Amino acid sequence: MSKKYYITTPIYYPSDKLHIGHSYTTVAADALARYKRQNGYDVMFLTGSDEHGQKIERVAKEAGTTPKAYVDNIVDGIEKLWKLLNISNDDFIRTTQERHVKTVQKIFKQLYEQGDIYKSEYEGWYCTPCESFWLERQLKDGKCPDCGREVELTKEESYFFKLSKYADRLIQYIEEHDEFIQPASRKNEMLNNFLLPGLEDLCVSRTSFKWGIPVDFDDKHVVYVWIDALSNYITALGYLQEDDSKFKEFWPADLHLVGKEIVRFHTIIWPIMLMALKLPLPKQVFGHGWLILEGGKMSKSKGNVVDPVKLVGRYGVDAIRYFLLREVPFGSDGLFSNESLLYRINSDLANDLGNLVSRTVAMVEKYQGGVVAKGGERSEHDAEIEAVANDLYKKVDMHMEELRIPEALEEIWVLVSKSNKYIDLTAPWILGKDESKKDELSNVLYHLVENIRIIAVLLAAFLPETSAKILENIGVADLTSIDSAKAFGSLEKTTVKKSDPLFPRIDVEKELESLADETAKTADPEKNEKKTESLPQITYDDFAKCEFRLAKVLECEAVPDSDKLLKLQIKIGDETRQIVSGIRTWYSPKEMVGKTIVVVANLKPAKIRGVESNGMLLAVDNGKDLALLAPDKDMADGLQVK
RNA sequence: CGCGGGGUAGAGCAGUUCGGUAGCUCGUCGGGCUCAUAACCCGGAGGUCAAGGGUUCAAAUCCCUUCCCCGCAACCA
Repeated sequence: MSKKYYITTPIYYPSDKLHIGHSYTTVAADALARYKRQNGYDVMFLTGSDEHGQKIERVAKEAGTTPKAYVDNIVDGIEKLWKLLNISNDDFIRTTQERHVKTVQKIFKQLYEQGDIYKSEYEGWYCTPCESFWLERQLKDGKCPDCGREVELTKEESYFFKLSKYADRLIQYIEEHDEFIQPASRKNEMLNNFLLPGLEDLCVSRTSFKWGIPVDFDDKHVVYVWIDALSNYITALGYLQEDDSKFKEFWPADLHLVGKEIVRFHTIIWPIMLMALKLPLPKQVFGHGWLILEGGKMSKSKGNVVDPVKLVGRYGVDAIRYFLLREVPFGSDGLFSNESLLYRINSDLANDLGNLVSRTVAMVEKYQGGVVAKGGERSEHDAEIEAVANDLYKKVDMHMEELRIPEALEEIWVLVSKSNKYIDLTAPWILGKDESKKDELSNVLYHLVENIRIIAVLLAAFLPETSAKILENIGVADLTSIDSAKAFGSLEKTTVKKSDPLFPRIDVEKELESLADETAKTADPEKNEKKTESLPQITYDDFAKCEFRLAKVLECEAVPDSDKLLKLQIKIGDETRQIVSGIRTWYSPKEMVGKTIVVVANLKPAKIRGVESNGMLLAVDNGKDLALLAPDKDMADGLQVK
């Protein structure tokens, strides 16, 4: 009986095209899945799409189509993207598929019948234009957090899930199973923030929109999207379906790989659902970090979303896979910038790995007619490099067991690096000139080719395409078992064959320029269209009602409990006053001090986040960045702008 | 005092559990080599370890205080 391994990614929400962050999660899961397969596991690797919910209903409407047609289109793009990225998923579940819908209905009904779901009233604040319910604490200044408009207190009949009933059991489980929530810091976060303060029962049905799975015994209601979405991990296996052999084989999951922002759902709601269903809990939920873009988190509103399709088109799948796998450290965030991507490709892939293969193959062809075989006269440098090669698998495996993918790659690169150094130490080009050193040369080249083979075999999980190409280059496309890579010396004899460079070097400067051009091209038209919507004409009198004045920033600090707000003390001539402005994303309190800015001085005072603001500063933003307005020569504060 | 993470060379990070010569990658400067994709190899420069105080023979590491940045707060991978 072979060992089994069930790994999942989150199912993605197809309200828009996927970006590089989704690719990161999926590529990481793919590397783990491939690695387990390579090591003899019977692997089930699941990904999919989470297609219900109000937001989809809304964007589909805006796009003038039905929700199903809308998601079909996006999901098609997702599946293409996974193909492009060489994702080896065994199944792709869509929450609109019958197998899922039917099973979720059964799950919901079962929980209802056993009393874990009950009907009650959901009291909340309703925002009519958004058609959304909000809880008291979700409101921003008593208004809708989405649109900022007034909300009204409403009651809605709803179903609730008794999270509270299982909370103690869950806390105990988490405390007894250290490995359940990884990395450990997230475990503390969950316990301290959510579990220990006490769980409220969860509202698990909605009547305010239709695009969801209907509660089959009460079809006014649709099932709450997280109940719907989380179930995918078992509905895809055939749970409560005719053929549940996969469920029997693979459940419980070995690993749910998720982004850190949804750890909560996977370590609180999901385990409690499973407890209620009397099913075993997944062995581990791993909350990985994010790819942080230069200038902050990636988001559509900032317009800094990175399109993986474009990147793959430009640099190839494995370059992108490598970057993603290598750049985000275990459990914390990684940085993405075009520059760091290009440097990584050049230094690790082109210079170190690609060039190692290239120079080795070239030498074998040049000095030995392309043939290399075991034996020959040992060199004084052999022992050291053989030791590195012999230990490599063990080290890689140790890191992979702990899901430390970047470290596993780093370990492989130690052998790449040592091999490059070995060439320098043994100087084959000198041996090549001396007929009497033939055996020595043959030994050196054998060591190189065998190292490269081990590297390629171990890279198969991470860079499948490159791994295959390298093995082809060194003529050992058949000697690829993981066992053969566990120790130096499996290779007996082979004939190499040079190919084009694996990773051509990139001219970073040129490339950055051309990337910048392209972003400008794609970003601009959209932005301009929106911004040029004009307001109705006004008279000079209208304009004269506004009092714009220059002001100097004396002091500045962040407003507590807010993300974006700064509190500024400004001087307008003789007067000092306080204003609040939402520019913290772009300007730190420190750098604001001393600046001259333009403010609307006669704006009616307002309280923002409870802090009084007597005026408004002028700034311009393009969706990505924001710039303050200021006079282009030195001018005294207090002067009127007209 | 909401919770959590963080501040170490120009950049990105490790080291903090358990105190003992401050390290890695990239960049930069110099040298070597010519098999190789201007690649590879060696060496150098570059640090008040956020700030202040304390404990100690000894603190990046332990304790206290302060400052700053980032994330989360129940539909963002």
